[in-house]
Amino acid sequence: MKHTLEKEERLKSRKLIERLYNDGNSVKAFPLRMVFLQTEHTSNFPAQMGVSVAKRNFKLAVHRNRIKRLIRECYRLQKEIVYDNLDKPYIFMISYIGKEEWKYDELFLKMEKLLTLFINEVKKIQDEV
RNA sequence: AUAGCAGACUUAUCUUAUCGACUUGUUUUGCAAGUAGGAAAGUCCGGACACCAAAGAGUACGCAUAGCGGAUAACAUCCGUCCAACGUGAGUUGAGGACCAGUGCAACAGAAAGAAUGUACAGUUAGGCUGUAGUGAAACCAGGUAAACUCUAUGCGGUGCAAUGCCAUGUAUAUUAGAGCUUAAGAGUUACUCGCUCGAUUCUAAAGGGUAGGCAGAUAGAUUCUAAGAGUAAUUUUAGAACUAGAUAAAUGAUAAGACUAGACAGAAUUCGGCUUAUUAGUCUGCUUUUUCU
Repeated sequence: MKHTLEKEERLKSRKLIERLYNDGNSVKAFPLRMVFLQTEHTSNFPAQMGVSVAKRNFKLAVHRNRIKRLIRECYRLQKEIVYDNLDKPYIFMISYIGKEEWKYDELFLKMEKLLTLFINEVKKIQDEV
């Protein structure tokens, strides 16, 4: 699998984002938090993702940009965890809830944990249904 | 040489490898090219541009600016110059229009700083008036103060690209236009005057509203550099040359290794000229003080 992250794979629609925050469930692996929702979206990929960093925790735009780039990079290199295990289309948003910047290696491991948690959660919900 | 003053300029880590993002071009899932700032920041001034008769006209109020002259699209910016204060000096700073329009205010001293008339002495006919002394920067037809009200001169409508225009999708009446009927007093804006706008119901016609879906606006411009001319200068005229970040839940990156003087402040969002603030490493020019030598 190619580790790309194109426009189609990113969450763009304001309407979908609004629905996501209203109806979505969430999983946590500090300093990351994911809100997800099973729904149709605008592309053929298994999932669309977005990234957010609160202005409250990082006042400077430079720091927010840096963290968003790190998160995107971690997701890009591990997205097969998600893509290989989903039957239905999902959208999700990954937020950074820490107050300080983490190193890349540590963040990479946390991302792996977060994505695994997400997959387990999805399977659990499907089993219940 | 030392201490200092003023001004100008450069830089804003680099190289290689792997994996990616956005735009454009090829053309096909590849390839090529380009891809943050000097402050992109604060949003403090001034414009361009767009829309809004609830936008206009006059008065009042309010706000801003304030020696003089000039530059500019414009400015609270910039240049020149006078004056004042500070500094040995180079220079720095300036809330530097007007108290013969009115009102107010004034430490200490002093009887009193203006609805006052004291004390002592002298002059004069008593009352009273006049003069002198004493305090103070200033003692009555006087002066100071406008970072006091005020006056003068000049300028000022509002909202900001989520402006605005077009297309698509699409549901139901909250929209618009015209006509008929009833009412003509009232309401709205900016304090007032003028102006302007506004009702309920019926019928007819049209396509609005919402969804922030797409395209345009939106990246070449009061641009930068060089030369010559004008000007003390800011700046300007002419000629030549150069320059494409353009995203929109928002690209311009991540990791590894190496190098050096060991990398600061910090991320475009319609756009331009300034100001202010943050900050890395350095270079150059002019000048001043003190000391030494010729």
